[in-house]
Parts: sequence; structure tokens; C-alpha cells
Amino acid sequence: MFRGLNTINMDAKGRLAIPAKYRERLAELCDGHLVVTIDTEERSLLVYPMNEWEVIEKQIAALPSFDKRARRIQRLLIGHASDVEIDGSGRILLPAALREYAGLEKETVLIGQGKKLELWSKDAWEGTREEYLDEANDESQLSEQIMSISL
Amino acid sequence: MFRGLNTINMDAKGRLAIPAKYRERLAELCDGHLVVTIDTEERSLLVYPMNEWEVIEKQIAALPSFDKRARRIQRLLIGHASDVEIDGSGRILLPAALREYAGLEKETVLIGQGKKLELWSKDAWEGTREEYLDEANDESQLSEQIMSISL
DNA sequence: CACAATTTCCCACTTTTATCCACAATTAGA
DNA sequence: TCTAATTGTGGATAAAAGTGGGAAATTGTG
Repeated sequence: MFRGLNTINMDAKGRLAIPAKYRERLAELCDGHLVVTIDTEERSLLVYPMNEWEVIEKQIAALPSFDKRARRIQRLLIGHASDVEIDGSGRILLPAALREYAGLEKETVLIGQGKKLELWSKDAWEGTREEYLDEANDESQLSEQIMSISL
Repeated sequence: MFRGLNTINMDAKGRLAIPAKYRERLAELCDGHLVVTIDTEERSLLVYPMNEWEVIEKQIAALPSFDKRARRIQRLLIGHASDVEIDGSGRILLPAALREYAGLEKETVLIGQGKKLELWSKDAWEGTREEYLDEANDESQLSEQIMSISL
């Protein structure tokens, strides 16, 4: 499971150093071969090890193609999915289109989310996080399922 | 079960000495491998032995990922969860982002809470404790379940 | 086909992190 | 109360990771 939050500076060429603690696992899992796509709910990016992505892609591709919403999801997710390799210095190069979508400039935040990672611009993340915290304290908004977890 | 309250000075590098009385147990339970994340209700941190954390993480990860509220909780809890190891001198290094979240500077309070520990800045803890005491004396705020406990 | 622009690869430098060690403070025992 | 053992604290140093930039290779274009 990927977990935890890492702030990473993207350089002028759009290169992003993957935290060293993740590299070994990524090398094992997928030989450093990742897929980056957009998160359709937030202005952020999703980063999958190739093996995990393939599972997701199959599910998306299997959606009924006569369903308009399904086709939209397919266009968005598969359409933006970019193959990306970890280079000799542990960095990936993010396609300009994806950088733009997520508003990435220099300061970014890479967040472990179980089987995948999420990538945010630092500013966007900090703003969004405050909203989340407010909502997490509003019990009326939480489902029973969530309330039942005893931390 | 962890119980009791310990005041600990964090050093300039963000290192925190785990009370000696906990060390042996933590070595047995999880080989000194801990996970620290944020408490979403208070500006404090939760410290879990790895084995306990894994139980929690599974429950959180199992929430339906198409539910926005669930995804927010996942982002907050799993996203801030940091692996941390007890070093040769019995200390852990707290990631800067978590220190910031809980407003930890130097004086901190580590509080035993059953299967986990909570970490507060001393000032924040003392303020919050007073609030709790006031509320606990206001019987109208207590649920039947709480009232029924015979101390 | 030549040239420009972009991308990829590689190397060197800087910064950060981890590990180790030494000493101070505290506690427990005699 | 003194001594010994354990715990707390700070810092030095070696290793690793992060960062930037230049040259070579590739691609696109006139």
C-alpha cells in the first residue's frame, strides 16, 4: 500500500523525482513503468503502477459503449492516460497536457492512496484539504459506513 | 493497552524519544515500525503500531471509491499516514508536514489511547483538555450510553 | 536534405537524511 | 548518599537523494 504525503519540486523541464522510498517497490511491481491520468473529480492526477492500471483499464473498457456517460468516462480516463518511465535518476517526465490540467507549476504534492498515487499542485492540495477537514467534522455529512470505523 | 500521558521534548530535527516503557512492547508488536497520521477532528496526530494500522487501513480502503465523502476520508487518513521507524536511540523522526499540521514545536504530549497513541502540542492539549472538562460536566451533552458507564 | 526544436540521457554538484557516537540527566539500587 | 545503569539530548560525519544543466540523439519542419 502506498501511503503518506510527499512534497516534490517539479523542475523547469517538467521532471518529478519519485520519493526514494517508493522506487524499489515500483521497480519490483512494474519495472518503473507507470501510467498517469487525470482525476475526473478533482484537478489532480492519478499515478498507477502499470500492473494496477491494466486492471482499471480493463474495467473501463468493459463498460457498455452505448452508454453516453460510460463513453465520456472512457474518453477522459483512457484518453488522458500517459505511459511514463522512471529514468536513471528516479524521475518521471510529466506530459505538458497533464501538468496543465492539474495546474502543476513547481511545488507539487504526491499522495499515497493504496494501490495508486495522487499528484496535486501544492496550493490546490492545501486549499482542498481544508475543505475536507471542515466536512469531516460535520457528522451529518458522513455515512454510517464511515462512522462505524473505529480509529 | 497504551495508557497515560507523557510530555516529550521534540528536538530541532523533529525527533521524538518514545517513552522507554513503551519501547519493548512496540518492538514485540511491530518491530518498532509505526504509522503516524492526522486526527481529522483535532489538530493532533495518531500513532499506530503497524499491525494495528493495517487493520484500520483495510477498512478505510474498502470504502466505496465512487462515494465522494469516502474518498475524502481516504485522502486525509491514508494520504497523511507516514511510515516511521524507532531508531537506535528509541526515537522517531516526524515528517515536517505532520509536525506542521499538529503545530508541534518543542513541547509535546504523547497520550496512550488503547491500541494507539495520540500526539499533541503541549499548548494545544492543555487548551483542549479544558474544553473537554467543561463539556463533560454538561450532562445535557452526554449520550445515554456514556451516562450508563459506572465509574 | 538541412536545420531547428524537442526530447532523452548522463554527469556533477548541492542538499538532505540516516547513522553513529558522546555526553548529560535522570532514575534505581545499594 | 553515592554509584551504576538507563534514558534523554545534541551534534558530527558519511551516505543517499534531490537538483540543475549540458550534450547527444531524435523528431519535426521548411
